[in-house]
Amino acid sequence: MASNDIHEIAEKKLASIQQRYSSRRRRLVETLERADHPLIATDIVAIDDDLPQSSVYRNLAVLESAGVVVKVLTNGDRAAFELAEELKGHHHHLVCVQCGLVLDIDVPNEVEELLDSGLAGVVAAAGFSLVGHRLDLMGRCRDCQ
Amino acid sequence: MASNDIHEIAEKKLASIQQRYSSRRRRLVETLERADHPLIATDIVAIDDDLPQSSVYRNLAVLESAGVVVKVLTNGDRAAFELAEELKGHHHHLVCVQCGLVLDIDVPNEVEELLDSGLAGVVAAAGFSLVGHRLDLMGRCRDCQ
DNA sequence: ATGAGTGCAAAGGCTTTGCATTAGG
DNA sequence: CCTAATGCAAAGCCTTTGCACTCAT
Repeated sequence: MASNDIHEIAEKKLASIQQRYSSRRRRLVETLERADHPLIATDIVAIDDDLPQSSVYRNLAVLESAGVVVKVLTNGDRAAFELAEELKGHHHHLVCVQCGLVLDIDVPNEVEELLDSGLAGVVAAAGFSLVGHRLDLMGRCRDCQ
Repeated sequence: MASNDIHEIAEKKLASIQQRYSSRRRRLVETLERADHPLIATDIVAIDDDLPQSSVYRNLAVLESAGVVVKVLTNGDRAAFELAEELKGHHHHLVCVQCGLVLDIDVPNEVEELLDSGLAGVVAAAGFSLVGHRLDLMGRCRDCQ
């Protein structure tokens, strides 16, 4: 995904909930774009000195409700964020159960297809409407074996 | 899974790391057993008045390192806990993206099998050893549609 | 008796919020 | 100009920890 497109989509998504694509928000998106794995709020503050805590937290919340970023799971208890699928592409996570490292990975198409088709029934039975799925593979990374 | 078995397994797992199956720990396991969905620490404190905060947090940590309970994902940012697969059986979660409700669900065997077989390659390529998988289906619950 | 486990209360750390200031339309 | 957005600092809230007490072996 070209960087231009990302910002264009972000701006559009924000506009749809009457929010501007301000300098801090753009900077936040750029920081997330550069990372190849989800970031927690304190990481972002540490990475970019020009982003005050309050801007990070407040704008992550705004970007999340606009659908520009999404929360993801780590083995820790702090919320981590990454760009939404529409900006970053659909992918899954490989989580190290020991150190908490999270990597982005792609899985075979047949798996993706089966996930969506094979599960519709279960979801409907529970009275839910399916929005998507989140698959995390748990393992031990090279350094933790 | 019979309740007796659960406590027996819990005791054994604790013993394997030189920990006792004390009254608070047993009580914690019983509370998690009764719930049909993962609980966060504050839920447990609210549900069971006889469990002080410090006991809940301290013992959840002990039970987690013993492999009696595991952390799971919700759409919030607080850690939720449930009994480990060995005590509760393998299952997945159906998460409401709006209100955060989490339900336990089973998925078809063919899906389970494909998840484990179809993904080994991707995991190995990343230098990870696969421990398991965690699949969350995201949707909107009956009340939030 | 002796160390593990517990309970209370205080400390700690991440996150949120109030308010005055700045920036964008 | 006028409202949204920002920055700082203070407040909040969940979680962790110190310490004295209790329980089990």
